[in-house]
Formats: sequence, C-alpha cells, structure tokens
Amino acid sequence: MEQVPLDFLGELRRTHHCGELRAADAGKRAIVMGWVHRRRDLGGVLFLHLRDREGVTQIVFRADGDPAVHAKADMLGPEYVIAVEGLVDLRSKDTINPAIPTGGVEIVCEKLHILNTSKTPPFPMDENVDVKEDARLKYRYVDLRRPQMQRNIILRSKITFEIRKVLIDQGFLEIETPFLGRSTPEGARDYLVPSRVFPGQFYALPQSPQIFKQLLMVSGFDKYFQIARCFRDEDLRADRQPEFTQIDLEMSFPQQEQIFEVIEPLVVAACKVAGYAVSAPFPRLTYDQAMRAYGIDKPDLRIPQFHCVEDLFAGEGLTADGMPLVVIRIPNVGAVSRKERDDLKAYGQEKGLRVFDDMKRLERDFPAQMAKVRELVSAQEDDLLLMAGWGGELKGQRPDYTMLAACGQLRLQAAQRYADKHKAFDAKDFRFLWVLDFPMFEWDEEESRWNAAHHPFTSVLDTDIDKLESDPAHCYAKSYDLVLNGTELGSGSIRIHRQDIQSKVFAALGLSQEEARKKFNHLLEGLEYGAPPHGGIALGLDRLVMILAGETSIRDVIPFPKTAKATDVMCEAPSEVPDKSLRELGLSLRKQ
RNA sequence: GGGGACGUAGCUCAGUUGGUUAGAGCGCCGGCCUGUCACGUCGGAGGUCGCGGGUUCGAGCCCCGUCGUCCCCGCCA
Repeated sequence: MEQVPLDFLGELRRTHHCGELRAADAGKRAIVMGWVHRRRDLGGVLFLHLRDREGVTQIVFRADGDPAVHAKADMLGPEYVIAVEGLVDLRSKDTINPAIPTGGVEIVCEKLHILNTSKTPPFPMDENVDVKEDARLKYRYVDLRRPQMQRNIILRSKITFEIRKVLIDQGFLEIETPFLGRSTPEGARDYLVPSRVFPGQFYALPQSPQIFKQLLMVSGFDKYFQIARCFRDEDLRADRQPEFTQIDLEMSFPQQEQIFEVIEPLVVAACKVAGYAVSAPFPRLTYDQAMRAYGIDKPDLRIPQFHCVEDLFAGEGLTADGMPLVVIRIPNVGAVSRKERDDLKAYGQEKGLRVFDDMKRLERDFPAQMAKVRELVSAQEDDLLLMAGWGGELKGQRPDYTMLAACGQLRLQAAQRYADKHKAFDAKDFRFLWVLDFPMFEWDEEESRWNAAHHPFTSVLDTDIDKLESDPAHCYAKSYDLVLNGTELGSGSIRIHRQDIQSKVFAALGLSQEEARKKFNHLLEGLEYGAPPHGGIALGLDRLVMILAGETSIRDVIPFPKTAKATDVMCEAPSEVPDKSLRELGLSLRKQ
C-alpha cells in the first residue's frame, strides 16, 4: 500500500449525515463523513458513494476541479474513512439515481480529508452475498457494518427504547439487580465466578433476576422492570445463547389479567416500531386446551389445530381406552405419494403413534364417522389428513399428554415438510397467543419425584390447592407463556407469597422445610416480612427482535454472539489465564 | 452426550470414474476511460484443497483420526 497522507479531524464538524440531503438542499455547503462504499473512476470524473449509518450520498470529483483534490481521491480505497466538504448540487434529470433517497443530489467535492485507511474488507459489504458465519463472526466489527446487521441492531435499539417508554408510562421503575450472586441448585447450569477474597468459593451469574425481583416486591417498589442480561451454561441453539436478554418485570397486587394488560400494549408497540400492526388482546388457551388442539404448549397458530375424535369411534379399538384419537389437517398439500405417507407413518411410529395412513380404508369401514371427521376439520380437496392414536404402552404420569405431544410433533413435521405448498409459515404473519394454567409439576423419571414445571414459587390455581398432595399430576399453576408463531417468547406466573402455601408446594416436591431453607433461604425469609401478592413475567428480547427482524437466529440480532460451542471467535474467549491469576483465586487445574 | 450437513483463492462456489499445470464469478492490484451509480474495458497477482495419518504408480476426490462452523435431539426449574 502506498503511503496515504492522513488528515486530522481537528475542528471539522459534520453538517449532514449521508442519508439526509435532498433536492431542496441544493446550493448549500455540506460536510459529510463516512466510509468509502464504492468508487467509480471514469478517468476524468470520479464518483464515490459515501456511507454512514443513515445512508449513502454520492460525491463527485469533476475533471475541472482542483487537481490536488483529484489526486487525493485517486488514493482512496474501499472502506477508507473520509470527510468531504463541498457544494450540494442538483443532478441533471438523466443522472438521478432513484435507488437511493439522496439520489437527486450529489456533493461536488472541494476539500477531501482522509481520516483513515482500511485494509480490504474480508467480505463484501453487499447484502446479496451470504457470507458464512465463521468469517462474519471473526470480523464481526466489519459484519456489523453490513446492511442486515445495521438494520437489526438499530431495530433492536428502537424496540428496547419503546419498551422502556411503555413500561415507564405505566408506572414501572427500572431497577438493576446483581450479576454476581449465589449459585442456585435448581435449573440450568450456572456460570461460576471464583471469589478471590474467599478462595474455594464462587459467585454465580444470574440465570434470571427471579429472586431479586420478588424481593423488590417485598421492598414495596410495586412495579419493577429491567432489560436484564441472563446467563445459562447449557448447549446452544439458533434461538439460544449462553448470555441473552430478558425484558423482566414484576408487579405487586396483580391479577394474571393485569400482567397481560401490561405486556400486550408493550408487544403491540414493539411490532409497530418494526412496521407491523398487531391487535390485542391476544387469544388465550389453557395448557390443556393447547395440548388437546395442538399437542404442544407453544402452538404455531398459522397451522390449523388437530381434533380429538375418539368419541366418534367409541368401541372400535382404534386407540387405547381413554386415550385421544387425533385428526391432523395440513391445508393445500395436494397429492401425497405412497412413500410420503409411509415416511410420515414411520415418523409417527418413532414417537409411539399408530398412524392410520390409509384414509380410503377408513372411509370404507367407517363412512358415517369419516363424514363427520371431514366436517369437523373442514377438510378441503387438497388437504392432507392424518389420523393417529397411541400405538404402544401407556407411559408416565400423564400418558394422554405424552400421546398428544407425539401428535403435535407429527403435525409440525407434516406442516414443515409441505411448507412450500401451503405457504402458511408467513414470517410476517404474527400470531400471538397466551397459554395459561400450566401443570404445577413434571414427573422426573430418573429421580422418581415431582419437579416444579415453572419454578417452586409459582402459585397453584386456587381450586387445586387441596390436590397438592393427593393428586399432583392434576394440579395446575397460575402460570402463563406468551407464544408467537411457535416460539416461546416469555413466561411468567403469579408467585406464592404465603408461607403456608409455599410449605405445601415444597411438601409436594418432596422437599423438607430444612432443605428448602438451605436452597432458597433469602427468598423464604423475605416472604416472611410482609410479602405482598405479586407476579410477573420475563420476555426474551432477542427472540422478539429476531422474529420482528425476520431472522431465524438470535445471533443476527446480537452484536457479538457466541458460536454453537459457546466460544467468541473474534476475541478468542474462553481462554487460559496466567498461573498468577489462578493462584490469586486459590485455584489449580486438574490434569485431564 | 447423540444424529446430520459442511470445510477448495479475501468472499461465494464448481471440480466428472482417483490421472498430468486445481477453475469460475465477485473482490484486490496495474493500465485506459469526462456522468457513473453492482460503471465499462484490457492486463495481473492470489491456493498448506481445515489439519494429521493411511491406501495407491498417482488423492481435492477413497479410508481412519482430529479440529472448526451450522442445524436438530438430549439439556435449557
């Protein structure tokens, strides 16, 4: 690279950004600064597109201009950082560029300041090249300059701001809670931080601010929120990062309905920022309804529900006694080959289902029932119909849910397989949904005991309190998930604020008072000092922005994300540390 | 922990049955060009085929191992 003389910024001030100038500005003097986006050197005349966050403006170096300036412009390379002083000039009619908002004007360069050079970028700035993710992440600061990431990160900022506005307007206080806390035994693996002052002891990074926000309710702050970073040391997915951001909130004296009344306008506002109109209130389904209609607790409403039709076929032995018989309809699939039906049947069988793929035979054997089935699911000519019942032994504490879940997977599998045909997965069709009244407990096969499905501080439905010990399998909780297009956006609950009910729940979990104290002492003590009824919710900000940005990975809405192995390929973290650091912490490494 | 896909020039990719000197487009460098806007045009440079081992007369291609990236299951109260 030849030596390029660099200029100081000095007192030079920007007058306009690169997306700003219009025909009405013609004749003004302007100073713009940014990156050399593209260079078109026609010999005598040279054009630049200068780019900043706001857009692109054309700079022209004319043949009759200052030869020294022209010579300097000859030295410019891609992504050089420059400042340009000149006169805003109207473009002649035949040279207007309708593709960019500033296309009616250009700046005739009088003074060129080269503020910095740049190596040739490792990949193009254009959006139309799908660069592989390793390269993007290694040079993330360059990748973030590209239009896709600029759009996404800016959208994220706007959404975050809007959320703050909505919550502050509703009387919420933004309060921070610690990153360095106590390791909790339940839930995901903690990220641990060794203590220097107490060798052998560790802080844990929060998996969520759950306990702190409940304590803030005990403290009388009434309405709390936080855009909170959370950490979980579990394996990653396209929608899961080891550190992620929650919109976390908690209210005192709420009904479940009040939480919805806070969240719905918040989500509607976020959608509006992204340019989408969504109307509230959102539909609601209980967990039980969701399972019986979709076989999943986060149904994608863009695909039709299935129907339980065991009543129509009573006594025909199509499914185990008392178990559902499900009809799945996928619209607009058209003709389905024998092999395709076999594939779906095999998929169902893997999940324990007996799939009745031969619909013609069912029509022949059960004409009256099948007519009713068609009517019930509003089957059209081109629709794919599948019927399934349980094909194996009854397993678990809630075999009906196990079977419905398998049908739910079959429904999704079929929908995904024919997604191109039915075109139901429109990324801009936002179907929000509340799912309510989750089961209180989940059976842990390995440990042979009940676990809290949400967390152990979740209230049980008032009507189920007496069943806590006698019938935990049928206890439902005052908990709720916000679901969008098959993605769980957030979940929350009305918490337990009374010691007597908390004891019953611990008992149902097989936890003695002493054990409970050991695990959650500060919360339990806090609840004894005048805890108001309270409840809240946490929404995944990354997932919300991801969907609104039309992305399929949250990495594309996080500036500096981790890879699937939880590494940062840009700064090469995690890394080894000097022995001195380990000694200070009282740590030594075990040979593998 | 398990399953799958991928790894060739700076980027995106092609590379036939294992065969001689590994290609293309974009980008980059140099020349020419006074209205381009994904400028055009002529020329040029650029390769540890992820890494290690094996089979073979011969490996980008086959085999074994390993590393990395992505997707899914488990996991994520």
